[in-house]
Amino acid sequence: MILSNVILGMLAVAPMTGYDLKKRFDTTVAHFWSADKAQIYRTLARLVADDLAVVMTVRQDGLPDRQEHHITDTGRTALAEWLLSAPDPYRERDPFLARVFFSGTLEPDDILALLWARRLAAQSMLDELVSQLGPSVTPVSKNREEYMRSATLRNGISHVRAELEWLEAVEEGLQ
Amino acid sequence: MILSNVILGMLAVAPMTGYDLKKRFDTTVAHFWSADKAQIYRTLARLVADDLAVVMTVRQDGLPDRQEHHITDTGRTALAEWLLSAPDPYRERDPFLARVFFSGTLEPDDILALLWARRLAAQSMLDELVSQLGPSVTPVSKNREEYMRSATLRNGISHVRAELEWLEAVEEGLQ
DNA sequence: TACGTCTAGTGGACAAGTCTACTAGACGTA
DNA sequence: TACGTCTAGTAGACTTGTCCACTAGACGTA
Repeated sequence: MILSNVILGMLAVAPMTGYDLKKRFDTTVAHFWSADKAQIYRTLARLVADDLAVVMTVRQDGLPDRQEHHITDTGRTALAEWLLSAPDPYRERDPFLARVFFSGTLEPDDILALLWARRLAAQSMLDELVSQLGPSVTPVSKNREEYMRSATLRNGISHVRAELEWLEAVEEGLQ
Repeated sequence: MILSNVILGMLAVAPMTGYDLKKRFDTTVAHFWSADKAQIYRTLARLVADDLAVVMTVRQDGLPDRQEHHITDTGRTALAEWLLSAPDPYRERDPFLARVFFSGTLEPDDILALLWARRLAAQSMLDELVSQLGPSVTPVSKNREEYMRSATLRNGISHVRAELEWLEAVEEGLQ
């Protein structure tokens, strides 16, 4: 499962609660993965059952206890194995393309509206990715970990730009 | 559900059996959607239960009976509603980016191997998409339906090209 | 003749992902 | 004072998607 590996990857950086993880999924890794709360907690339970993580309950005053999940040595091994394992198949599922595929029977105006809505979504996604990347001039390979993390953002940006260019070409062809 | 709408879209072109649909999912629409056999048959059953399709059993000699599924008027209405409904959120789940995000702790050679494997996959995907599109010089808007269908292929091609360019840039940055 | 493939479909288990509702104290604001 | 939000987590139903096994006749090939 990919989710459990992503969680292991986060725990490898710092011990976290399910709550902490959920926040990461909604922010720093949102551009390539998402996860429901219930799913996160279930997966954490399985990591513990498989000895890939251990829980430490931390008392806090004024706040609920934290169930801190720490990665184990077995966990780190599993993470490294995943990173080096055979690549996942190059497959995509794109609900938008599904609509486009069958949109040929619609009125031309409706097709344009479909494309226009997509353009808006893509543009706002682009803005968000760019702002997440920050103004940093492609941080040099001084810090390799940060370089790879920001590479995933640049990947998203490249794809959104490709989408916008494609939209323009399709619209033009429709005229 | 998107799958049921994709199936409706196919049935709108011609009546089909689950078997026929499975072949389409493995070929013409494979670049944006896929579906398991069991899933297709289950979904067909639900379309019939919801009066979006009806079954006609066609005897054949020498071959098993065909359970031909025909779209109903209600089905056509549902399909059109879906095509015009609010756009799906722009979200992506990318297992490869998940690896890249956590790959910063690997040895440089292992990172390059990860990127290289991706490049191979992307390149062969590109070849496949290009050959599927055929040599046709972007068919004019004489046939709008065909234009929209081929647009989805061109979308895939744009994205794969963006991926290849990104890979080059990341590799270069790693040197 | 035996095996493999194509046609067409059924059945069941299971994994992954989504959604909604609930507890409960601390804190902030209208 | 009442409501909303943040913190942290639990519980359960449900939908989607994947995998594997099985039936069964027709046809082709080694």
